[in-house]
Amino acid sequence: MQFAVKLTARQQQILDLIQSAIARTGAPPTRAEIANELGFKSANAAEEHLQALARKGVIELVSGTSRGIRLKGDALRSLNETRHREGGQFSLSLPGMSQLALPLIGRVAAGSPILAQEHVDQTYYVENTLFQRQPDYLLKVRGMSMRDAGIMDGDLLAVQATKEARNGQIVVARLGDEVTVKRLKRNKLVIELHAENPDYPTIVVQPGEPFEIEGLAVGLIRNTMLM
Amino acid sequence: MQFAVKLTARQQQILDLIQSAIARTGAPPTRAEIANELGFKSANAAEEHLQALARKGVIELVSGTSRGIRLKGDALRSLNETRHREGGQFSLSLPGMSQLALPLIGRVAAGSPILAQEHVDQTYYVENTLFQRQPDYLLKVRGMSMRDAGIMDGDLLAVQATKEARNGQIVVARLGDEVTVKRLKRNKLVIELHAENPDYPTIVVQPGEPFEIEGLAVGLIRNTMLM
DNA sequence: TTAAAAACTGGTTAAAAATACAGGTACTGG
DNA sequence: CCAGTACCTGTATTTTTAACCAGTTTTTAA
Repeated sequence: MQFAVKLTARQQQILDLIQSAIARTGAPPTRAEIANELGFKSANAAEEHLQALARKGVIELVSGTSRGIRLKGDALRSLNETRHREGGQFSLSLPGMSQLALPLIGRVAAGSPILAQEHVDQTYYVENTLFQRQPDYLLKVRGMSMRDAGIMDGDLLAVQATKEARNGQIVVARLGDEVTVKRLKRNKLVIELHAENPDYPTIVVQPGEPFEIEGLAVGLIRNTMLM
Repeated sequence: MQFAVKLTARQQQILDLIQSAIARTGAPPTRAEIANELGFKSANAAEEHLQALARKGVIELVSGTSRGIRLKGDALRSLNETRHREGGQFSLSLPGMSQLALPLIGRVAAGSPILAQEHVDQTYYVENTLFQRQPDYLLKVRGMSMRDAGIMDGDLLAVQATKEARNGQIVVARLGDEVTVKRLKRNKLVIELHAENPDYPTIVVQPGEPFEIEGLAVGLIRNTMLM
């Protein structure tokens, strides 16, 4: 029987981060990357955590090499389990794996969450580096309200499920029961959703009205070009 | 596997080395390490091999990151098989996907064939059922001449390399040295190439003029939507 | 047979990354 | 209460690394 090495909560967090970085990118993180992900202002904080983990025998530090972090024993084993487990249905994140499973969302029923199972028509596999930010699903666009932004009826909008969006970005928004794709403009408290087609009105959301950003448009796929 | 990407013996050797480095150390090698292991006196030799592998879509190079080499497609799969054989417990089974290797063509130099090696920036893998007809390459669109068809500057047009196109379809055409994307209209002997933007003129090809259909637009990918 | 591509040498430069040092705060076991 | 440890900022320095440029030789394919 081995020693159950006791890690502090923070150290466990660091270890998890290393494992997830390897699973995601195929290589261990740098000190700066760790610091960045956990919000440290100094890479030295990461360095000290790594040394603590090394002292406890969970990892090994290869001196003088970039990304020279090696998982040892249990930590390595649990990485492989993670790999196995995450190979499930939706986001398939394997070591350096460049494939992304994107469920195609057809019509969103009023009131129900976008990623509800019943909305999924099928799943496409694309490379995760295809888009600048990693999308979570494809949304089939209805109507021509974003025509002048080059988003046409039937296009598949690659959407990252996030509530964070900057001014001027194209978002998937929910207004009460309705889900819509528009360009976001924010002025202090007033939120405007602009169509990119003069035939469609701009929606002004007053404070207090039911409104939520469901996702950010990160890309687009058109598979209906033939006539 | 559908697409057997053809590697030179040396390139295969480099790829093997990358795989073995990952299996051994847990991280991809640096240029210097590759050069060292293979006896190159300059790291640049390794760099060039890596770029060749990236162009062929076997790996992906993450710019500005140390050890930023990611295996793609088959290369990754065979690494995992290795892991499986060596490590025991870890097995990887992906949903039976047929992947398509699509070279991304950036700028086409005047007079040279589209699929010339020097035009290939990188290779993306997508599912072959994503588009209705199977594309052969992605062409990066320049300019706004097809704006009203929803094809914007910077978009990646999925093109099937064929000379067969029906009236009204969007084609990649070559007029002498120039390669252009337009909508095809044929009237008896006169061929017209219509821009989808009133600011751009329609090109009328007289019989005898140098003209060729290089391919048919079967789909579109936009990966630059964020601001 | 000739031009292009592959496969290198050799060097440079800027950025990325490791790592050390000098602090500071908060908690924890004795 | 006090030392030790965990946890962090901030700065600095050196090494590692990516990435570019200018060449040369060999191989390959029109």
